[in-house]
Amino acid sequence: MDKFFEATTTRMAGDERRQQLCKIAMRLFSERGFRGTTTKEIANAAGVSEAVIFKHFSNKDELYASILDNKACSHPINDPFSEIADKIEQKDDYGVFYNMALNGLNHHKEDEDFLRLMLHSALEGHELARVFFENFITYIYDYLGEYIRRRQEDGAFREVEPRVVVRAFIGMFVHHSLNNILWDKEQKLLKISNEDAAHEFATILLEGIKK
Amino acid sequence: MDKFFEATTTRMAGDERRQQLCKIAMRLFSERGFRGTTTKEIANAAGVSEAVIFKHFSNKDELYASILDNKACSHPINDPFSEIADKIEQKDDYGVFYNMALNGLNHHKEDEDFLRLMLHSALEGHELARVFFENFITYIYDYLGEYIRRRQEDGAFREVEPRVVVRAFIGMFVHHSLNNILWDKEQKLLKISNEDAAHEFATILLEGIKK
DNA sequence: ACAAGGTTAGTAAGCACTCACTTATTTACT
DNA sequence: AGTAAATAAGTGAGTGCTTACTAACCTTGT
Repeated sequence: MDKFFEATTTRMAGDERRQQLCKIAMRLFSERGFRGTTTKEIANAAGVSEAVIFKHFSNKDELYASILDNKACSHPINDPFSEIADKIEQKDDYGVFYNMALNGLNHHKEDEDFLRLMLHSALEGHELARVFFENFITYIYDYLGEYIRRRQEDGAFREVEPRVVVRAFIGMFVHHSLNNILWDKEQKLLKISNEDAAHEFATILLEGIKK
Repeated sequence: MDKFFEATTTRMAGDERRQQLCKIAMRLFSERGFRGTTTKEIANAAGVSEAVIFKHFSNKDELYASILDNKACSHPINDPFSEIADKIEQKDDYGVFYNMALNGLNHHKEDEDFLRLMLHSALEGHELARVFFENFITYIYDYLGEYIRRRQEDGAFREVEPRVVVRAFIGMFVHHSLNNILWDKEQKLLKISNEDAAHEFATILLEGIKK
């Protein structure tokens, strides 16, 4: 399939090639890590010579860093709450937690490479993971934590530190995704649809914190 | 601190050196991954020349593999249920789940390197993670899943697929550990003792599945 | 004395990266 | 429209450095 490009179009527009290299690099980095992936492998997968990489990126680090930029354009890292704004407004607790889990699970499934890359990045202590964490995770804790606090005020939930609840809930579905991606790809331990998983996780959590 | 060995004891017994190299290799592999760690770095950290490594291990892969063997001897990967056998017998649900979470969290904290190594290994698709998964994780799902099923029969828990409950619960505390180790080392998002975390997680889960 | 523990000085292969060069596509001019 | 100059895309053959790993030799405790 990579040969397709090679055979039919020997030449590609600059931006197109740049994006292709980013995408391929993300996949390979996510599989073998930054240091475990060679520039030659990336070039081969793209069906070009190694030198092309260095025409587009001044070095391997820059290629790594530009994955996030490329990512931010092609699949914007969405605000996960914009999709459930109405549920939040209506204080539909089940709707909020169910959809949050389902969106997360679906997103992880579609974007397995990105999730793996973030893990590699976090383990290697690369900036990529730090940026993602500060822009995204912090926001989720603030926002969902605040929702839980308000519902406690309403008397709907019992008194627990909201952030512990957020941690517990995110833990359920993130860990479920990690299991499916890392350790149990064939889902021998537990085979369940994202919808069913989201339902069970949301139910356990809500029963667990209701007054 | 590594210089200590170098300065005071120029020579070490074979087994001692072997174990030292395993320990250092585990730490470095856990920080930078297998391919990201050089044999020279390991040798330097141990205060010996690189050649010593190859006196003890025929190659880098064998050093990697022998970490698990070494691990199994020094800190046996305990049966996590032997410590809570009495709680299980007495059907002390809170005791079972609280202690399970607490043991897990404490273990992760003590053995951060090992956890990181398992993640690296899983991401790189190395056998190390597969062996660990099949020996340990499968057992936990079987055992804890069976406990939940029995308590459902007793009428103590509502009817949910037991393995989903195991997934949700393990998710809470494993994800909490991963947060503390990978993304939020300074615990800016959530600072909580292992005891308090175990208590909250166990409570949320039990309230979430009780009849 | 001598074996176990350690070293020094390599080797071949692999790495990120460069350079001089060729080939394809636009652009500009008649 | 036809063509030549300018520019953009891609290549092959390197560079110097690092890597895992080896072989021949030294050193120390008993």
